[in-house]
Amino acid sequence: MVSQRGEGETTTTPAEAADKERARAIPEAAVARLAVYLRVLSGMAESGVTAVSSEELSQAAGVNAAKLRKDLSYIGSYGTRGVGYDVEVLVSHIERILGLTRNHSVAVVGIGNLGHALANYGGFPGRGFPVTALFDVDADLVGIPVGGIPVNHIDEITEVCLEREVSIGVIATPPPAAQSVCDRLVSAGVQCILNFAPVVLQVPDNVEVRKVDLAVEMQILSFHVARRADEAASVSVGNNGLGVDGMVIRP
Amino acid sequence: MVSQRGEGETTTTPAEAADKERARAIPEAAVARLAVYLRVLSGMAESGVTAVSSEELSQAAGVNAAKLRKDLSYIGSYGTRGVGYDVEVLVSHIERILGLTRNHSVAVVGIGNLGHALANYGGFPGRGFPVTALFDVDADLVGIPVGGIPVNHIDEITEVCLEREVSIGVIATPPPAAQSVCDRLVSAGVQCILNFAPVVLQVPDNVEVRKVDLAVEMQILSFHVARRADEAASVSVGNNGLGVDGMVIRP
DNA sequence: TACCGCTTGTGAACGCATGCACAAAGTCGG
DNA sequence: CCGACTTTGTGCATGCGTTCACAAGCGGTA
Ligand SMILES: NC(=O)c1ccc[n+]([C@@H]2O[C@H](COP(=O)([O-])OP(=O)(O)OC[C@H]3O[C@@H](n4cnc5c(N)ncnc54)[C@H](O)[C@@H]3O)[C@@H](O)[C@H]2O)c1
Ligand SMILES: NC(=O)c1ccc[n+]([C@@H]2O[C@H](COP(=O)([O-])OP(=O)(O)OC[C@H]3O[C@@H](n4cnc5c(N)ncnc54)[C@H](O)[C@@H]3O)[C@@H](O)[C@H]2O)c1
Repeated sequence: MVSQRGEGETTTTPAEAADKERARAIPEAAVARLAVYLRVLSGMAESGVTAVSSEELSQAAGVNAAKLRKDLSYIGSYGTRGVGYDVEVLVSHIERILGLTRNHSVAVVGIGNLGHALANYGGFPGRGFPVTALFDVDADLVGIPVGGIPVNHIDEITEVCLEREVSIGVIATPPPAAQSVCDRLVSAGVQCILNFAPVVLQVPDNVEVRKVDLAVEMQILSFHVARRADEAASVSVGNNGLGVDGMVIRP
Repeated sequence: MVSQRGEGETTTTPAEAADKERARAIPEAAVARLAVYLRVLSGMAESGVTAVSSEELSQAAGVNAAKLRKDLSYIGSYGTRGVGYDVEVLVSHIERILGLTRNHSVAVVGIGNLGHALANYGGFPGRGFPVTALFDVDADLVGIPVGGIPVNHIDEITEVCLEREVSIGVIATPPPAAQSVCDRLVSAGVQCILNFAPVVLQVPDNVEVRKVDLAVEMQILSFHVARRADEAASVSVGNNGLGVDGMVIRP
């Protein structure tokens, strides 16, 4: 497959257009890894590293080298055969694909245990995600600054979100309040939601939700210990451990 | 592929053995969803609901009904055709598969913003994950109870973890300390790690790591807004959206 | 008992993601 | 300028996960 450039059918520059077209086709799983590569690459850049091979980068990112190259190929061919990748170049292209060329203003709703931690966290602004608004229903919290930002009352959510052009809403309220908060964020024009409440949110098609469910994470870990314990038990009983589909190996 | 029953090669009861064998074959993605079904079912049980159909449950869990049934089929056939599932029965079987029949003691390392939130969170003990140990390197924190548990110094990690039979270690330290903390947890016999630090951890094969990376989550959201914006732009410019590999059209 | 309508459980097809293996494309030393 | 060596980019095969569609099975009803 030859990448055809210079067809000049669009009004944007050819390079940009190519990137935008590609973005459509990137697998979700690859996007998540690109974000990891970006972090690793940023670290390398700060340490003065200017070039990196797929082998090195894949090691640092904890993935297979072939997968890394495939992932990078989704965003274009920016490596030099026989040499590797230029760190700066890769950083800027990944940032462009991930939409990090502009800042994404974040609002946190529910300034309890978790909300406080998020508001105080310095890692978001540094990565292009400034926290610009905090909301809570508790009158005692309203007005008090957390991490430098004063807490607004939840009823002001629409005006404040519009005014500060919030693009990502973080839900850190108790579960019963989550859906209602979500609805209010959506009607305030927020199209991206990060949800910490253990609740399945209903949203319109044009809104993207990602959930972080710590209890689920722990249960997955629990499953793996249980499985391991079972395997150990089976082996000690004399099970030979051949797969369920029992293919015989070795011709 | 026929599931073979009654071979009677193990010493455990047939039902248990069947479950254990199945656990091996459950796709990772399905395990995560089973945890969600469990939460929804627990909620239903508390509300007095005793029976549920795959359609209802799938709606509540935010998934496709066919997928839900497939997921449940991985753990066995506990439904009644023409009727649905008994809530209690499903709950107990999912709990068994996920290894929730016993408690999993949790240790949190790094009692800063996030560590405090985790230690104070009431949702874990209630779901079979009691937090039994807290660690930090900061001498000012050591001895102070957080969420009812006194903070231990990180140097005591091995003894305390062994003594309290910690099975899950949560890393909430700054990134530079994460790998060293991880190593210490591993040498203390902890086989499951939940990592909040934006770092790729190196661990032996017998240790399971899951990471929660909020910056990555936000970047994925950012990608989606960017993609949507691009699509809108393409349409408004009149681009017909043919892919990069697109055949050239021309009458 | 025989039939009917409903819901489960699952075989089979499909589509996406992963990993392999190698040609293409570059660098570097002579 | 050439040939040896290195590393990328990707076609292809394989495996996993999702979705569809329907036979099997159960409860209710006449
Ligand atoms: N703290 C953790 O470590 C942790 C871990 C996993 C999940 N979670 C989840 O995160 C969420 C928050 O946890 P938390 O420990 O911070 O709880 P919390 O009770 O400490 O804080 C909740 C905050 O939300 C506010 N609130 C309640 N209703 C609201 C509404 N309608 N609008 C705006 N604000 C509202 C409350 O006033 C309170 O300040 C919960 O859903 C919890 O299940 C928390
Ligand atoms: N706070 C958040 O909302 C948030 C969000 C995303 C990611 N994170 C990540 O979670 C981690 C913790 O964040 P935080 O905001 O709680 O940081 P923090 O600085 O508030 O707390 C870190 C704690 O770890 C302790 N610590 C440092 N070195 C240690 C060591 N070797 N052993 C034991 N304890 C040690 C410190 O004393 C401090 O109490 C960081 O890696 C951060 O990137 C936090």
